[in-house]
Order: sequence, then structure tokens, then C-alpha cells
Amino acid sequence: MSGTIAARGRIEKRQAIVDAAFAVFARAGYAQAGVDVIAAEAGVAKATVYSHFGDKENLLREAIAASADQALARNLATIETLTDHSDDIRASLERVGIRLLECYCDDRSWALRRLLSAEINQFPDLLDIIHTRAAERVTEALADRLARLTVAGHLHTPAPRLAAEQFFALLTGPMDTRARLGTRHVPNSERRAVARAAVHTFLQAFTPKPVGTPSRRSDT
Amino acid sequence: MSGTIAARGRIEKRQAIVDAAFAVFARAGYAQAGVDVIAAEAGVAKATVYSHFGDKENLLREAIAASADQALARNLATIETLTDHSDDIRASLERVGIRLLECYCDDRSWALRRLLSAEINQFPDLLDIIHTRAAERVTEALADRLARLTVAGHLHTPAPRLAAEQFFALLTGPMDTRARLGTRHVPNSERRAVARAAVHTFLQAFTPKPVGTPSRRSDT
Amino acid sequence: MSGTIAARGRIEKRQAIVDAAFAVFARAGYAQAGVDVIAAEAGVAKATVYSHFGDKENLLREAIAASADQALARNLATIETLTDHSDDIRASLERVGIRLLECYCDDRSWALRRLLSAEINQFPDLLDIIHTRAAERVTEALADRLARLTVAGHLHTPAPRLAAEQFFALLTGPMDTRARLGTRHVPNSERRAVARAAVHTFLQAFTPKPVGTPSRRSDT
Amino acid sequence: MSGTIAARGRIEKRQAIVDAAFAVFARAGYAQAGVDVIAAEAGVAKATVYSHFGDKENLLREAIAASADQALARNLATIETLTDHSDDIRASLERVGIRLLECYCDDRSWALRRLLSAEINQFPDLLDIIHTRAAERVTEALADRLARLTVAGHLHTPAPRLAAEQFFALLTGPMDTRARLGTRHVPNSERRAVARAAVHTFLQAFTPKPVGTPSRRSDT
DNA sequence: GATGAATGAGACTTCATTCAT
DNA sequence: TATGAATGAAGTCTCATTCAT
Repeated sequence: MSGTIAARGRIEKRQAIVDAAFAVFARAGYAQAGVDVIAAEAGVAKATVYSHFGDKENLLREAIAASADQALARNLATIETLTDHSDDIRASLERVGIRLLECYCDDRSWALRRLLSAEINQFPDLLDIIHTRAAERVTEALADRLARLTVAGHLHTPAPRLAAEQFFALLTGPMDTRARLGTRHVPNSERRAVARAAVHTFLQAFTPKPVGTPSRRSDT
Repeated sequence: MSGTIAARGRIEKRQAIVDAAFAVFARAGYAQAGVDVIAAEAGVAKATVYSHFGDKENLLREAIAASADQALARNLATIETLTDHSDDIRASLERVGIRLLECYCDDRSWALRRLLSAEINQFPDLLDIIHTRAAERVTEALADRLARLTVAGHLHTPAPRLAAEQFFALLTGPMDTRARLGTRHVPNSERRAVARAAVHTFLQAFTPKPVGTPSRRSDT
Repeated sequence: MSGTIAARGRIEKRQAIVDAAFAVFARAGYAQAGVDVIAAEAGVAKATVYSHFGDKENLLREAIAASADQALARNLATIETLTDHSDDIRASLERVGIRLLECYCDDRSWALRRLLSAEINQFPDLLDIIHTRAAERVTEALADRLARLTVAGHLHTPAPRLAAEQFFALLTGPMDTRARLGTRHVPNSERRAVARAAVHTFLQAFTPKPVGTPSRRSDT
Repeated sequence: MSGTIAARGRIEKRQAIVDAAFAVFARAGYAQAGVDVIAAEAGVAKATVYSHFGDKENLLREAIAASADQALARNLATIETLTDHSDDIRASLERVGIRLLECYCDDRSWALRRLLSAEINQFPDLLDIIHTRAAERVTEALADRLARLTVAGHLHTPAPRLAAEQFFALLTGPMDTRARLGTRHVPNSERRAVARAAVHTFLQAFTPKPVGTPSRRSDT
């Protein structure tokens, strides 16, 4: 094929380093993370890390980008299941909400967000990586689906982007305190309850008014 | 007159150190923050920092606790203005929402949250400091007020604690992305818009049903 | 009488500081000994130590000198009991030997010697303090007594100074290894055995030859 | 061939560090010795010292152990020359005594003993290193030889271990004061005199009694 | 290409000493 | 006079990074 055994080994080593780097960064923070430790955890020599990534800063970027890509993929896959095939909009939203919360509460997701918060002053471009690669696209994807559901008459979201933001807020906001920024495990049942409450509030606000009934003014 | 500039009292020096410490920790992160820098910024010798706080770790705790106390005070003061004296519940909530967002978007608040996220793995007890001292009490205070407004007939929040959580979520959730975790300044007008949208959604969900009108079942 | 209450307090404090200093120096070594610790152990403030002794180095000197004086006094008192009143020279020497070993094995004596060894490079004059104040005078005092015993016909020490040195050597030499430089406690019985063996060897060498027998030349 | 001055092998560097460490520790004491200074004296970077020895404490141990091994070797080699090949036991003992005193009075030996005294409180295990590695074995080796000389009829030491202790005591005891713990140089002639006096006294005590023979052989 | 070894810069922390009360 | 507070200098140790094999 395309790769010799040696080349395959190199790529695999690179992947092992990125994985180890994310794990160590997440555990210890950027500054406290030792390149020795990362190298050891990846099973390579310290100099090998440098030959692959140049310096520690770049290693952080790559690790974060890889982690963001993973999170993006899972979130998009979940959102794509939100179609207008079903008539029970509440059940659909709850199912999607629960799965989005699963993504949000994944250990790697918490670690990614914490790392981002931690290093945003030192490396402001990290946020761009994340936002353009993941957060923004997820919100937009959800907004797209809400728009289609509105068109289909299942919802009433005249400002789909704002509605998407609020949907995420209602889902994840209560988790931040409950999960103690990812330090505490939140049981499935509690996650489901939060998701149901979020969907309930969301639907109160964004359910289409029955036809023929004079509706109140909508907001901006 | 007891104090010249050179001869500040011990307490003043302690306060200066705490302030400088929070500023430097917020700017550089715990590990990267140099005690030299903190001391210089506080206008004292490095050893003085140690004589006051023992070690860097304890200094972080004190700085965080002080900052959390400040944030708590501002939030509580705001929430206390949410009374049932006015008939215009929407206006009241919007006013409170806007002021809560001001607290939330204050530079020190962002810094506090980022610092917390950053160091939670190394210092898990920080979260306890914050949660018991600030976050929990703010949420409960808001829940209290929502309950009173419900009793007064202005709202319908059968689960005030959950409603309070959602109110905060609707307010602050959209800010996280818009403010880029505090890196980007969000103009007043945008903050007001977020607050209004949050209050609108909140009221859709928690406005008392008109008397004599059959209401839909609420979920669990 | 001569001192006011305040003055008496000062002198007592000075003594307390010297005692504490010796204890701490002995325990931790000069460099590792903290003036804080000495002050605390003496029950005074750190600055008081400085007002009494000027600096740490001088404090060491005073502490060592005081300790050397104590050791000197005990040794001299013991040696003075070595008279020619008794006919049993062996018993006399053994009694003195045992009591000299008690002095030598006292915790403070070990500490003094260790401290001296430790700091002799940094403070060469310490040795002068000790030697002129104590060691030299003890050896000379013993040499005096050996000379008188020789004159009285109980011993034969044509070179009393050398004999005194060897007496001390036979006594203390075996103790160094047995007591592990003062770290290990040597039981009384063992000390007595060492003293008896020392006296035995000493007497083999320095017992006067029987009268009427042609004696061999003694060496220098 | 392989090693230029700049590129000494790892083992050579290690040896250079140990040597420098012993020199600096001996000169300044453990606490006052700077790792910087040791590194500079060894011609390596400070961090290299740490990569080899972990920490300063361990460096002390290794330096002391190395020095003790050297001293042991010299002492054992000397003692091994004490055979029963010669008939002149006095000359043999004097020769060995002089050479043992040379070992004892070597600068490194003094330094080793001073260092040991100095740090025994902080590092009690140092004494075990020395005792098991050197002191004990030297005394035992001498005791062995004294026993063989007794068997051969040249000496009479029914308790060889004690006799060995006393031989060392008579040799080294007088040196401690004369050499001022190694601070003062003792001329060869004086060392020889001490050795002769020691041997004289030793022989007075441990010469075999003539069996049925009228007079003993005269000494030198 | 991968690695063991080395290093320079810098971090936290301590401590003898001084000063104003 | 005695002291609490402050400090500058110094020390141990770590770590990201490079170089020769």
C-alpha cells in the first residue's frame, strides 16, 4: 500500500503521543505536565516527542484539536438524528438532549473544556481552534434542525440560532454545578431528568401556537 | 497619621498581596505565576508573601476565596432587589437578569471561573470553597425569590430550585460562547438582548396559567 | 543586691539562649540550626538573640565555650580524685577511668566533639577555644597526677605527658566505635570493662619494676 | 579515540562529581556545600549532578561511601603486610603503625571522619556505611593478624579484638589532639614517635611471658 | 529516525539579619 | 529593651530543549 512498516510505526507513535499528551495535559494542566511524563505514557523517548511536534506548545495544540474533532463528531452525529420523521417532538428532543448530555459529560469533554479555560490566556488561538472546529458548527447544526422542524410545523423558532443556544444552555447549564466541573459523576437518571426539564421548558417557549388562536407578539 | 506609603500596615500588605495574587494567577495560571511577580505587583518582598501565606498553594486558596466572596456579595445584592413590589414581573426579571449578567461578565468573574476550571484537578477543594461559599448560595437565594413570586401569583415555579438553575442557564449559557470565555468583550446591548431573550423564554415556561383555563399536564 | 529584676531577667535570658543554642546546634549542626528555633527554644524573640550575641557565629562560639567549661570542670574534678593516698593503684586508676568515661560519654560531650569536628573548617578558632580551655588542661592535669604517683613509687611514667595521652587513648579510643560517635548508648557494664582493660594495659606498661632488679632502658 | 575532553563518558563524569562532592563537602560541610560549587568543580552542569544522584543527600552518601572504600583499601593493604615472616615483632609493628598513621593522617581521612561526625545526626545511616564497610573490617583484619602472631608465639593477645582496638587507640588517640583534628600538619618525625610509643606500650602489655626462661629478649 | 545524556534558565522556599515600635 | 515584621541573598531542585550516537 502506501506505508512501509516503519512509516506505519511512525504514524502510530504520533497518535500515541497525541493521546498521551491529552491525557497528561488534562490531568496535570499544561504547565505542570512534563514532557517526560507524556513521553513515558506514550512509550517513546522524550526526544521523539520533540522530533514529532517541535515543542510543547504545539503538542498542546495538536492534542486539543484532535480532542475537539472527536467531540465534534459525536455531537454532530447526535444532532443529525433529530429529524422530522417522528410526530412526537418532545420524545425526539428528549432523546437528542440525553445523548448530547452524554457527550457533554464525557470525561474527555470535561477535560477539554477545563484545559481550554485554563490556557486561554496563554494561547488565545486555542479558542479559535475549538470554536471554528467544533462549538460553532454544533450550534449551527442544531439551529439548522430546529429551523427544519419549524418549517415542518413541529416547532416555532423564529430565531433558530438563539433557540439552539438556549436549548444547549438549558441542557448543560444545570450540569456544570451538578457535575462539579466534571469532578463528580452524575448518574444517568439525573442526566435524564435534567434533559427532560430542559426540553419541557424549551417546548413551553417554542411550541407552535394552535392555529386560529391570536398569538402574542414574538420577541426579537 | 500612622501610615506613610512605605509603612503600610500588615493588613494592608496582606490585602495587596491577595489582590496581586489573584491578578497574576488569573493572568498566567497557577503554575506559571511566579511568586516573584506577585510580590513585585503587591509592592512587597517575596519573603513577605511567604510570611503571610506560607506557600503558593495557600495563597491561591486565599485569593480565590476572597474573589469568590466578592462575587457572592454582588450577586446576592442583585438578587435581593427581586421583590414582589412591582406588578411588571417581566421588567423586574429583565432588570435583575441584566445586572446578574454584569456580574457574570465582570473580568474578575471570568478569571475566577477560568482559574477554577484550570486548577480543579490539582486542588479539588477549591470547588468546595466556591460552591459552598458562592454558587450554591446564589442559586438558593434566587430560588427563594422565585418561590415568593410564585406565592404572590406573579410566577408559577412549582420547583423553584430547578427554575432558578434554568434561569441562570438561559442567562449565562449564551454568554460563554459569545464572550469567548471572557476573552472577548460583549457590548452592553448584546448582554441586554441575551437577558431579554432569557427572560422571555423563562416566562413562557413559568408564567401562571390564567385562572379558569384548563392547563396541560406538566411532566415530572 | 546587685541586679535589678530586669537585669536578672536579662542574664537569665542570656543563659537560656546559650543553652538552647547548644542544644539546637548539637541536634542540627551549625548551618542547619535556625536562629528562629534557638530563639523559640529559649523562649525569646529572634531579635533578642541578636541583641545579645550579635550574630549566629558568635552565638556558636559562646555556646561551645560554655559547654567546654562544663566538660572541663567535670574532668578536672575527676582527675583531682586521683591521689596517692591509696595503695591500690589499679583500683584508683579504674575508678578514675570509669568516671572519665562517664564524662566522655555524656551526651553533651559527644555533641561538643561532633560540633567541633563539624565546624572546624569554618571556624578554626573554635579548636583553640576548646584546646586551651579544656583538652590541654585536662591532659596536663592527668600528667601532673601521674608524675606524683611516679614520684610516690606507685607508677613508672618517665614521660608523664605521653603516658597521660596514652591513658586517655586507651580509655576513649575503644568507645568511639562502640558508641557510634555518641549515637548508640553504651551500657555501664561495657564502659567499666573498657576502663578496666585500659587500666590493665596501662599498668602493664607503666608499673614500676621491682626494686633490686636491673631495669631496662626506657624509650623516649 | 572516542573521548575528547568535552565528551567524557558518563562514568567519568560520575566519578568527577563524586570526587568534587567529597572535596566540597569536606571543605564546607554538608549544609554549606552548594551543589553549584560541586558541579562547577566537577566541570559539569548542576542538573547533571541531579541526573546522576537524585539529590544532595544521596550525593553525600555516595561520596562518603567512595571515600570510605578508598580508606579501607589502604588500611587493609597495610595490615596485610603484618606477617609472621620476620622475627623482629617490634620493627614489624612499628612499620605497620607508621603506615597506619599515614592513612589516618591523610587529608581525606581526616575529612571523612569530620564529615561523619558532623552529619551523623542528620544521616545516621552514614555510620552504618562506614562501619560495616570500613572501620569494622579494618579492626577485624588487624585482630586476625594479631591472633596469628599470637599463635606463632610472637605476641600474647588472648583477646585479639580488644588488643586491636587498643593498638589503634594508642596509635590514633594522641594524633587527634596533636593534629588538631586534621587542621594542623604533623611532621613525619612526630608521627613516627607516636607510633613507636604506641608500639612500646602495646608490647609491654602483649609480649608473651617467657616460659621458664630467665630473661626476656631485650628490645631495640 | 530514535534515543540517552546534558544543560541553562528559572521555580519555590528558607533564613540570617535589620528596623521601627 | 524586647519584639513583630520585612527583606535580600542564596539554595535545592525541575524541566523544556538540544546534541551526538
